[in-house]
This record gives sequence, C-alpha cells and structure tokens, in this order.
Amino acid sequence: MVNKMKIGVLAAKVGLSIQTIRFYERKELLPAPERTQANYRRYSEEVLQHLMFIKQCRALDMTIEEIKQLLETRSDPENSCGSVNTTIQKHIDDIAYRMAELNALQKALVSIRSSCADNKKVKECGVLHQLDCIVAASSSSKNDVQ
Amino acid sequence: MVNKMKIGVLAAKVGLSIQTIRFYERKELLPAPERTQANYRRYSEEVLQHLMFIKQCRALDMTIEEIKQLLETRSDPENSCGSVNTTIQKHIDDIAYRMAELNALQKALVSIRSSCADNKKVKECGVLHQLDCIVAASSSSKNDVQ
DNA sequence: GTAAACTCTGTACTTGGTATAGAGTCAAGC
DNA sequence: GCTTGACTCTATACCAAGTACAGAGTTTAC
Repeated sequence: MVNKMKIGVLAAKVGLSIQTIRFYERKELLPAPERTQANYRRYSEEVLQHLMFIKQCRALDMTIEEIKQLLETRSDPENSCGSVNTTIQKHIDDIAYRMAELNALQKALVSIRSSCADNKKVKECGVLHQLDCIVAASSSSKNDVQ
Repeated sequence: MVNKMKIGVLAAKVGLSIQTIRFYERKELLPAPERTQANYRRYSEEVLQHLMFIKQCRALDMTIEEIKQLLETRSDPENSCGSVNTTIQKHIDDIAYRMAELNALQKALVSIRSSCADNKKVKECGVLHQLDCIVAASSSSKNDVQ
C-alpha cells in the first residue's frame, strides 16, 4: 500500500522541475513509470530516493552518462565498486584541472584590469591596448592558449 | 596592394577552424568579407588582427555577446572605456565565484572518495553509501545544493 | 583532362536542461 | 450538467559555442 504520486508532487518533493524529471526519463536515467488510464505518470516513493541520488550526483557535477553507469553498478549489490571509485577520482582530477585553468585566467584578467584604472577614452585604454598586445605577442609565439 | 586570402589560409594563420570563422561571421562578430566571383570569401590582413582579438577574448572566457560589445566600444577611439572595465571586472568576479564552487565540489568529492579505499562489493562500498547518506541528509535539511 | 584539395550552403548534433504550443484530464463550485 | 482553473500529456524549439557532416561547385596541380 505505497502511496503513489503524480509528477507535480514528485517534482516538488525532490526539488526538480517537471520537465527535468521527464528529461531524465527520456535519457533513461529514470525508469519509465506506470501510467494512469489518462496516461499520467504515477510514481512510487522509491523513485524519490532514486531522483535524490541523481540530484546529488549532478550537484557533484557528474554527467548524465556517468550517473547512468553509477546507477547501473549500484543496481547489483554484488558488483565490484571499482568503477565507482574511478569515476570519483576522475572527477577530482577534472576539477583540479579546471581550477588550474581558472587560476591562470584570473591572473590574466587581474593583470589586464590593472592597466586601466580610470575610465578613459578607448584610444588610451590600457585594457584594450593590453588585449591587443597579447594578441600581437601570441601571434609570434604560442598560438594555442586553449 | 594588401594580400588577400581565402578562409583556409586565414584559419591556419589565426589557429581557428574554418567553421568557427564562418560561425563568428554568422554571429556578426566578424564583418562579412568580400567575395570572389565563385562566392569564395576573401579576407584582408586586418581581419587576422580582429580574429586574434576575438580568440584572445574567448581564451579569457568571454561570451560572444560580450566580445561583440567590446569590439563595438573599441571601434570608436573616442568612446569611454568604462564598459570595458566593467566587463573585465565582471569576469574576475565570475571566475572567483566559479572557483569557490569548484573548491566546495572538490572537498565534497575528496571526502566521498575517502570512504572507500579498496575495491569492494557495491553493497559495502563507502562511496555509494556516502552518496546515499548525503541524499538522505539533504532531503531533511537544505534541498537546493545548486 | 582529371583528380585532389578546397570552398560553399544548409542542416543536424553536442550538454543539461528550459520554454513554449496545443490538446487532454481532473476536481471543485454552482 | 457545466464551467473554470490547475494539472498533465507530447512534441518541438531554444540556449552557448561550436563541430560535423552532405551534396554541390571551384580551383589547382600534374
């Protein structure tokens, strides 16, 4: 005698939009639920846990593909969890890489910002000048910043 | 007597793909060039500087809309460069925010990773357990991690 | 003259959703 | 019974910043 709910109630409970839930279903992240005679989706409480898990993984910035694999691994308690650990490690590495990138970006921007303290005319703006200088410099040395 | 070039040469010089250059043109980041009789694009050397500027801005992670405004501001030397400085500052702030986010993410992931050192079975995997715990905890307290 | 290399336009695809349109359904009030 | 508002359904288009084709035409080198 589990209490079933319609998509709107589920969405409110889990804190996701109705469209997002339907989107996850289409992406096969969420099993297709049973339907009422009027073709409305009907969810059991378990789906809430399932969606919470997905939401948590998304908050940790995992891709839908990765979450799918995680769920698949998780579905059989006898599976080895090695791939789970690999996924987590990969994420840690990815984030470290992105942070290094952002750090470099931040430095570049701060350096550029310092070249025009006041609001001047464009022709004497150090920032624009700086951007041009970098362009000129990079065209002679390293080309692939990204 | 400026030497004109076709899109392939320009692409090679600037270090962008041909499609990207056409994409920038469609987005009005790049003025539509003149055409040969066979409808081939013909570019002058100036466009190279223009594209380098765009590439540099993209490497600094600016959006196409922002670059468009930067270029527009830059086009008249008598313009005030205030908006340029605002754009740069906004980027610095954005990046600081993203770095803070990534930091939090990194901490969460490292904490999760520590909960399963070896490859075990799923049923005893600390990582999956951890993910579930967070789910259970967040459903009672704060819902919006993102 | 022919084949390879180049260019053209237009379209579809990517990620993780969001935002409609237009139709059908349900519950409450009168 | 009827209407109104809230809800749900599918399908489609859109976002950013490109990438990747198909199918056609052009240029270049041998």
